[in-house]
Amino acid sequence: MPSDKNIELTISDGHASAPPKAAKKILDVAYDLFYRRGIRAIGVDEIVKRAGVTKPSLYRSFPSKDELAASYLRQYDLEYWERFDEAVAANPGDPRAQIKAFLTRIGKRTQVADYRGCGMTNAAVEYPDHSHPARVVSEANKQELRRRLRAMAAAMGAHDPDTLGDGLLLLIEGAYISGQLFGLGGPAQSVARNADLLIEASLKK
Amino acid sequence: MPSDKNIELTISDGHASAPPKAAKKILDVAYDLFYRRGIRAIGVDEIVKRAGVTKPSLYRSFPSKDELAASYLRQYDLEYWERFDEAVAANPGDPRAQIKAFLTRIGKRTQVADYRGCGMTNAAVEYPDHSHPARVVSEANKQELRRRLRAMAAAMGAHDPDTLGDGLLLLIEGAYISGQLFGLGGPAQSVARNADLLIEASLKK
DNA sequence: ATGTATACGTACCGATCGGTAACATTGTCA
DNA sequence: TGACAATGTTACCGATCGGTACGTATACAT
Repeated sequence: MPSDKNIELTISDGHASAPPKAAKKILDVAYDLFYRRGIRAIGVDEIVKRAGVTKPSLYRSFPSKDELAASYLRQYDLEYWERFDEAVAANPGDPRAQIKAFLTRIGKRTQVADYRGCGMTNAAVEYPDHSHPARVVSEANKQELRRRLRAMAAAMGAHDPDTLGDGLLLLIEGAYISGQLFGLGGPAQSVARNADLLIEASLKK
Repeated sequence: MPSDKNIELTISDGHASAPPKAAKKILDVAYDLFYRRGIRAIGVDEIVKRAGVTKPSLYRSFPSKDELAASYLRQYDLEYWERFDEAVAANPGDPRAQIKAFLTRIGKRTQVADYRGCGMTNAAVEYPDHSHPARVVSEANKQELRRRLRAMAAAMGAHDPDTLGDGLLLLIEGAYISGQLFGLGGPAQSVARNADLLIEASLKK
């Protein structure tokens, strides 16, 4: 079983000088480059160069570039739900406020120069093939997002929770994309306002 | 001046047998491959092979692959506004119905297997660099879309036309993306319904 | 028939792509 | 000290990338 080729990000144990694993440096650099400039646009040579390691090191920790891309997205997934759960935890028992907090945060993130949208969404655009390792991770992330949004719409007491949940997802994806298409002052800055209008119109009267 | 390297799609003049220009065949094939599988994913070799021409023929009609990609998007732009104007012309003087018709059409198009979203949006994701020839075309298309949607929101008598116009753009972009992320039965099928809810909630009372 | 211009094909370029073989060096722990 | 695992080094692979030098074929006008 080749399970020792998986990546475990062991946290520094504080004990003496634990040599920072090559795998972590590689994944960190790949994360940054893949997200900012796209997966197809980045070659493995640039990754190892910027990480200060060599190519064999990369292929000892990751079976292929495609799997490295999938690992990047798995890391992205973790941080994504961290941010999501922060917005949820900040507004306990109030799904409408939770959504508003999450979307306000997205709206703000889109209003910076060179905003690059959602790494999951971008990866799916880069790899139309549903069997690509990176796309598998991306699709699972989006399915989970849809599930949560529909559940929250139901908890809000929406007249048609699935439609509202899907509507919120459309607004979110639209914000990711238009955030990187238009620069500052683009449509994405209004995502929270529009979502709230849509929610208001979707609640049981 | 190298203006003779531009592309003019001369329509068959009906006069005798006008040899179907190589440039047209190349652009047709490139259009299909770039849209379905992505620009970065397709090499010029595959384009010329499928078009039944040779590489020098491509580079006689197009100065570079990047410019061929831009030409593909210019063609896409033409057809995009044709579809848009059809929805407008079908509902004269009724911007709300025009939007609804356009979004219903988008919603339907998303509900086919292997739907690939909007070629403009996808190109912008593939090329984050704002100076890339393909991205320039893409951004201009989106700016025009935003302009039209805001104008239509104003014509509907929206309380805040810019916000509603931008909200509609977010829903549209969300439909393009989620249409290719989720297969059949995805959130994009509800884009027209959600747009109508948003419009209803945004009109002056 | 011959000149001229345009369209096309063969063959090739250097660079980069993702990926690997074989071996040397290092640090850790027993 | 010895053993082991991780990383480094150098050099390489075949394939594909975007792009081009250069010769050839065809059409038309004179």
